[in-house]
Amino acid sequence: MMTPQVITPQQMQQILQQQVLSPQQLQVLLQQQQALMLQQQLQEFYKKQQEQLHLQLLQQQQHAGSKQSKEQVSAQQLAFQQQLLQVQQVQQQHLLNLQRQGLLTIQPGQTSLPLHSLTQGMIPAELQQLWKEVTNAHVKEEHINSSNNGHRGLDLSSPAPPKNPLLNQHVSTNGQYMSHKREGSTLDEPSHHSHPLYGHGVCKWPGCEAVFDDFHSFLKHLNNEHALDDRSTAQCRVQMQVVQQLELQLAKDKERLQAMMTHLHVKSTEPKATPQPLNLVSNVTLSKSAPEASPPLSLPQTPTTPTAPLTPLTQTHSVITPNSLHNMGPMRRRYSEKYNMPISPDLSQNKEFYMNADVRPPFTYASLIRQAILESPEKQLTLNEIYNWFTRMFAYFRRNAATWKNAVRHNLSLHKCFVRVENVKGAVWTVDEIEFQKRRPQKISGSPALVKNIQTSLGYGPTLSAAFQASMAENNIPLYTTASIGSPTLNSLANAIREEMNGAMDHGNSNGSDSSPGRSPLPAMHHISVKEEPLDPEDHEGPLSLVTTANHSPDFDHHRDYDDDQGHDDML
DNA sequence: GTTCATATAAACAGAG
DNA sequence: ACTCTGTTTATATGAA
Repeated sequence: MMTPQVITPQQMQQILQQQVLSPQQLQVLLQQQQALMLQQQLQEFYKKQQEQLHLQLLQQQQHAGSKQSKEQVSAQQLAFQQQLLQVQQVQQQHLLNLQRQGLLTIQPGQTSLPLHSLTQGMIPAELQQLWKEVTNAHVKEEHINSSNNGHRGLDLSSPAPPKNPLLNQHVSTNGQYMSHKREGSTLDEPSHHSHPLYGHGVCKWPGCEAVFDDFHSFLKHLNNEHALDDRSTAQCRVQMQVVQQLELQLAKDKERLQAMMTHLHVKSTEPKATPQPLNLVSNVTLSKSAPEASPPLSLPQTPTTPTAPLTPLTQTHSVITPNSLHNMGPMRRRYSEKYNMPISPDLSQNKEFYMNADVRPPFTYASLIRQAILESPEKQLTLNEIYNWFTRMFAYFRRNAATWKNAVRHNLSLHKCFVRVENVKGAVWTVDEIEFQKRRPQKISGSPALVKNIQTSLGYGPTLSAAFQASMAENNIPLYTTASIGSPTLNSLANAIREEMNGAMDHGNSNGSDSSPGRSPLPAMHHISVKEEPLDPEDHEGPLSLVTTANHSPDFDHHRDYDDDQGHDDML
């Protein structure tokens, strides 16, 4: 099969200027070129992506048999497919828009093309050849009624079947190739009643849209209305620009995708400097260690993206680069109580992440304190032990000690759910589960609006998003990767979707974790929280793990804890 | 606009 | 005198 060739803009110019082709030919050529380029680019693009994906897949599979990595791969695949789709959509839209625009804005007189210079040029052999190649490519083309060159053979070849469904879709939506076959045609030549500029009984000339009952009327119309004149030529030029624009756009998107892939690849192969938060309830990766997983606790649930609490769409920062924005004060952050969900699954799954990443956990102080206490063997901790738990479990709390410690004390005193008990060796704090449960009437469910917004902003349609969600759900893909994946858009989308999913399952799994063992088994109703805030003000993700990593041993010494914490209580 | 829950800051007091 | 612990008040913010 012949490979379609795309002629360069220069060639096109030449053709135009030399007037080597009839107007009809030009028109057809243009359309074909446009479609060809798109298709070629897409094919190429798709192929490349596929190859790279495959490569990545292989590499990752080698590295990790872990479920996590597989999920990552799936997520990446999805992301890339999204990207592909997006590119295609952009192309389509762009094309349409520009066509319209070009038609409307470009007046014959405005064109800079030296029309007058178009003399009846001779037909250079190469051009003829070129023309032949181009037309042969795929387009099933009708004999162009042009009398000039009896190129009847143009349409001989049948369109090369697009290998990629996506491409197919694209092409068909463009309406360039798939012109509906009119019933009337008895000839086996597909070319007979199809024309790149004719589809659905409508003239596809940019901005025309004239309707015809039969193909011949259309041809007549084409010859009359879209003959070679200033206007048509200008439109041709516009079309060329359209194509160029699309190329540009494609190049940009390619670049972006490339960057994404590069980024991901690097991360994926890296050891795991910064564990990413997982939060699908299903996979309990970190639960290995005994203690923390033990008591099914409930903390305010998080949206799932522990790392980067969802941010209001408008300012989605990937968790990683937040600081710059608000560097001022201490952490004036506050996660609203929406995180009223069992955090323990989340926490246990993302334990490592929180231990190493300087990210504020999306839980309230009260929830964290409760978690700390319930994790202890005796369900009671001294203030200092609570402090230690904070510093041990969260890199975030290795800074600004005065601030958060004050908050902890404040919370202990303020909430009735925390009960101080005098002990032989001093006072310890315990949790009154009943009280704790009492104080959480708030509930929030996923925010469809959020998702919607995101989709809109991304230009994804509902369908796509639905599909995306479906696949995510199906694959149980953790997209939160905020920390590692670069694309904010994807992240936000993913986050939103995840949130939504959480919302859906919300009550379903809500407790599981909460009925805390020791105390009062209350039916805990947790709620889903929705978004979170960016990071902290002063966080520089720089120093991820100061001390902690050292004691990552699965079994924590619950009492022993860290005394050294003071060490890191840094400045302030 | 009000209420509620939370975060943060800070003053204060008692104990060691 | 100092630090830790604990309580309380005030203010800000966000969500319901």
